[in-house]
Amino acid sequence: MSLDDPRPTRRQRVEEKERAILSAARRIFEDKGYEGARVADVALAIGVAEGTIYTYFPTKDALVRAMLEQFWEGITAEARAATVDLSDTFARLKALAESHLSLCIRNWPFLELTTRLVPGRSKDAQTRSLVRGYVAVFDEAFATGQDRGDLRSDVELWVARDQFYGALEYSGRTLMLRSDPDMSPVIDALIASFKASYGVARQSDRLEKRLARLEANAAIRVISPGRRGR
Amino acid sequence: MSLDDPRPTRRQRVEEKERAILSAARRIFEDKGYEGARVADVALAIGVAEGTIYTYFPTKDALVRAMLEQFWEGITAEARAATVDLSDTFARLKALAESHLSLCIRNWPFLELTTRLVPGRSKDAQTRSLVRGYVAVFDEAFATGQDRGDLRSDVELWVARDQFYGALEYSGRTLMLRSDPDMSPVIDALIASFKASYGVARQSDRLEKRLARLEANAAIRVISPGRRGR
DNA sequence: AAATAATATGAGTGTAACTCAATAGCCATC
DNA sequence: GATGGCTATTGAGTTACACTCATATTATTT
Repeated sequence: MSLDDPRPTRRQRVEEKERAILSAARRIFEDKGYEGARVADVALAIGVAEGTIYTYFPTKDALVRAMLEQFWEGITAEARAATVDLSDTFARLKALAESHLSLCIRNWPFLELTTRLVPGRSKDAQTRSLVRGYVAVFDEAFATGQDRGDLRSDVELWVARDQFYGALEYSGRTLMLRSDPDMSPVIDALIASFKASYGVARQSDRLEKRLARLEANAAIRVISPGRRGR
Repeated sequence: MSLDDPRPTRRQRVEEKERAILSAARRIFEDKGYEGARVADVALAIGVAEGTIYTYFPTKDALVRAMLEQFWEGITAEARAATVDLSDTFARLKALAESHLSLCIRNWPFLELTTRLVPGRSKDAQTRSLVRGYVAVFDEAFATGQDRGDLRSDVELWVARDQFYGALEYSGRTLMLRSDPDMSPVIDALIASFKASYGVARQSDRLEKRLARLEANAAIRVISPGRRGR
């Protein structure tokens, strides 16, 4: 068989059908949710028998998992693109927060499917792996910020990460229920928090030192301070 | 029928059975999760027929909802108890954070059931009502802090609330996967964030005042400031 | 005790995930 | 181009559960 044979190979045909299944599943699960979507719907949508789906994915769960893997990969690329050409640490974090919050609002059904796929403590690790690549974008931005000296080094990465994504996801859920989903108060509050508690070289620290020096100096000159204030 | 009739009234018997069902459901759903728990299990556990359950609760969902209502009521009382005898705003928020994080770790299955009960955008409002009383404890603490002047008044309550519970829930999930669930880094980071970005009478303000006093002082005594250091 | 009302029962129904024996399509070899 | 083996597809059948309902049981009133 020549390399530029126009006929698809068996492997290619299989992959083509797998893509078709996943693409149909994506539409249907987004629309109807896990319970509402039936495997038979997916089969019908691409004109194959229900059994065919099961030759590609052993269970409904596996189908959803594969679909979500694709989803998170795409989203990861989006998050990377949002941060890649920004050099300032807090600008990157802000861009990432905006990207994530808008993702939450636009793609809520997929986030819900992701958590629904985790029925218990045991499977948690599996689902984490779904989003591992995605949260790595934050991890990189944060770690880079620490290396540059923009962020405190004594902060545990996972604490900051959970604060970041936890706040955004909750806020996303709230915003979705509103008629005017204005993201800015959320973003501003989060970035301000991060600046204030994780940023280094804080103004207040520098002021504190200068002040302590001055006060020590003043103590020499002032004989009897008495009651200063009231 | 006399008031102290030892025989339970019909109403009492019904309520007693309802409690029995809910209590069995609680054990079983905590243990096996929504999918894993069967309505027949609950019936078996208290020795009634499956149909009996359905005379008390129209659907499996309604049963879980009733169970979760009880759960959140109890938890709300716990959260209130944790904060009631604390007067300092940040001490209250800290106690609440500790209470909530330990709740997440101890009762994860119930939190999961709570979110699982929300299959789509439409039902979100319903689930919010489940936890409305619970989050009101935070709202009260925060609003009181604002009234007292401990917290900035220009902060939107819901933004702070989502930041608070979002961070804690995400961290709870992370901590649960660890062998050493040490809550303190999470709590400390969160409270530090809140102090830094929502607290008023911020350190920089106080520093500003001390500086102004010193400068006023220095201006009187120092004839020729010239080069002070070196 | 009989009549009436409230509860409880469990066999039966519907639905949707999943199975598997039978079938159809593809490709290499003769 | 016929044959045989291999892979992919099919859809009727199985299973598991949530839920229903006609009937039975128990409690209350007359």
